[in-house]
Amino acid sequence: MTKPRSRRGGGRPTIADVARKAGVGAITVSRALREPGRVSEDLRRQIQAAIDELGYVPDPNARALASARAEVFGVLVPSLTNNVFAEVVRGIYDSLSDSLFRIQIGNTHYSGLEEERLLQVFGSQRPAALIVAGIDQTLGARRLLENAGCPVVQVMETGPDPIDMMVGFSHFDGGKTAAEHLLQAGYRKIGFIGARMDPRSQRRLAGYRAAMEAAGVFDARLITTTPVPSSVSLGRELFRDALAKMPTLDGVFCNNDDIALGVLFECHRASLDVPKQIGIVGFNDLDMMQVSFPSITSVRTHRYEIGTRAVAMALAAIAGNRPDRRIVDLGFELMRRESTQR
Amino acid sequence: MTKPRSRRGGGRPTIADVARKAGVGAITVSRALREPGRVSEDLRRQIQAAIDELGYVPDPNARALASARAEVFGVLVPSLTNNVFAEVVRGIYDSLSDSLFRIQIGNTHYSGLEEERLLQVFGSQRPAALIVAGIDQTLGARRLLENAGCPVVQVMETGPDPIDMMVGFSHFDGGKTAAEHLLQAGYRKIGFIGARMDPRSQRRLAGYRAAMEAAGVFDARLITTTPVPSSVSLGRELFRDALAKMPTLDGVFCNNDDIALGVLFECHRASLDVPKQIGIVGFNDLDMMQVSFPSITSVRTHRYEIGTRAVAMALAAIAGNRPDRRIVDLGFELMRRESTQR
DNA sequence: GTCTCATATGGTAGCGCTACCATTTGTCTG
DNA sequence: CAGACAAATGGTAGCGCTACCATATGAGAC
Repeated sequence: MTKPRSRRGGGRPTIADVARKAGVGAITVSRALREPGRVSEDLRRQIQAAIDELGYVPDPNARALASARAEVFGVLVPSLTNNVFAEVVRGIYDSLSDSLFRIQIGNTHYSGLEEERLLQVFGSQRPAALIVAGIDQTLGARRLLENAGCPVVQVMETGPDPIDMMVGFSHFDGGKTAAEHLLQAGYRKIGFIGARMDPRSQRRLAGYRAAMEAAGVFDARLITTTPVPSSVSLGRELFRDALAKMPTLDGVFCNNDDIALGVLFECHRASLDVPKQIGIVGFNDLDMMQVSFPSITSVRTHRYEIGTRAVAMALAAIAGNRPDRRIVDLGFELMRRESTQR
Repeated sequence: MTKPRSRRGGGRPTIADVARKAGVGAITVSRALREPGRVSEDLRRQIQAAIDELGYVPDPNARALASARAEVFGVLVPSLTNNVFAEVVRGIYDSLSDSLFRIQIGNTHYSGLEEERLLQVFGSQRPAALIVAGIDQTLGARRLLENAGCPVVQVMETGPDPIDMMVGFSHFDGGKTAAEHLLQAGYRKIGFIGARMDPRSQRRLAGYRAAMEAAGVFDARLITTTPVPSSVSLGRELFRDALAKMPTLDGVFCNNDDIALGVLFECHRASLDVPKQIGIVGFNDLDMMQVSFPSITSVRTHRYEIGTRAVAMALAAIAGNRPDRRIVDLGFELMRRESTQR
């Protein structure tokens, strides 16, 4: 003789069931769950017993509706398969796994319009915080973020004008450092090879250019780029193009490590000695860079940490104590390896 | 003189505002949004105009609460950075990007307990569908999935006893095919190198073993595995271990492509000729396999398609027409390349 | 012309939870 | 010992939406 359940809910226990069983008011159960400090030890125990017995799990939808705030972190990244963003997202997940917060990821496909659309969708949920990749939001996206009514963290890059908070590093400096390293190692005809060429890649290119110009060796024909998404095989092709255009090339700074690996393989295939004939520098320092033969010099970035720091800053802001440093520059590290050891 | 807004909601327009402006009942607006066919052309236009003017966006939380069903796909994968799962997830996102459904990803970290916990959390939202990686759920997880009250798709693998629906392929057959290929190519002392050794890797190993035993060349010392997470550098180390244990090794079937790449690099470093002295086969066929020097034979799997098919099946089930084939085997394809061309 | 019946629309009553505002009790002050 | 005040608990009224049922309207059957 089970008591008839209301037509909807599907028979799961509600906060009222718990309250009845524990002999308290519903609001006290709610408080025991959210602010245990404000409920006496005794009641807390009783309530917990009732919860365990009934197998009660709070309904996040009802909670969000009543409190006008969902326990959701919205995360917007341009790609799900690019290891770089996957690492950031992993950092976010790991930092949030013990908390009540859920995570909702949006894939912008490197499109500002898509980012705006997703922001609209995410905003309708009243998320607890938003984490977005990059600093080149469209005006519309920027406005949506400013009016989101929750902490916002821009990640991957630092820049002069944060919407709210920022965690990242300077891609310009990264590119500059890479090019300077090649110059110091004695390379002169140093090419830039870049795929996708999203804003961050553009700034790496700008850094490369600044270093090359400072050394008086810049030449526009050294640059080979494409908007096509990056891949190892594309790296190989672009390097062949670059060589065809400029046969005296003696080094390359690659947009990222996939491209660098493609270049390395093509060097093997064409019997070009690395690092003697060609120096190679990658970007991001994926695990494989240190294992390849020869190992590849790369600019190490702190992707996982970007994710964890972004969450830490957002959580602090939610808790009411906004960090005094709104922009966190995590820097990068040039990993010198065999591929530039002439 | 704006009319005072209720203390909560934050001033965003609600369905009631739209209804008032359009001069219809709230329920008609609701219907116009969800079942446009049931509302006359005229009203639909009026309502759309009101929506546009007010900038109304439905509140998914309220919707979920009222309908006891959230427009959310729950997705559980063991890793976010492993390219294999990232591809599946990308397929899921792309298939769902035009729909109203949101996606919530959970990272189980290859732990059954964590999977159960996440299932509990996800279930509390009453998701529209659940997609989970693998077929080795714990008993508790299985029960949760059976009682989720929504379509469930197990992905990555096929097996005899689906909870609901399944999309994947046979890892046993994949491993067997790889080993048979090496045998046919003339290799005899064929090692198995595996990292992480999750259930799918175990089954690839079993397939390898079956092929080796059938050929009468199986030897337990040919197997080198570790529970440590996979990486290119780990591939290199494991290969050195394998060689130390069995110096006459003339081929390796690797758990996955990262390991295979590590093996290749170690061969370069140790001046072992691939494919003459060592044959290499990978698994998954990442882009880089076809570009490496020499290019690496690998078992191509259809990861992106697994994601899209899983969504298609779930959507069909939600719409009421469950596919008659509950188990979809997408197979795999052996990509023969230079690394096994003796 | 009456009687069905499908179509189009609306009203009411929640969904499960929490914000807001009591109310009660106990503790401390002077 | 009265008065003030903090701590602990509860009642009520929604949050924004949709399920359910009712009603109105017009088309078609005979």
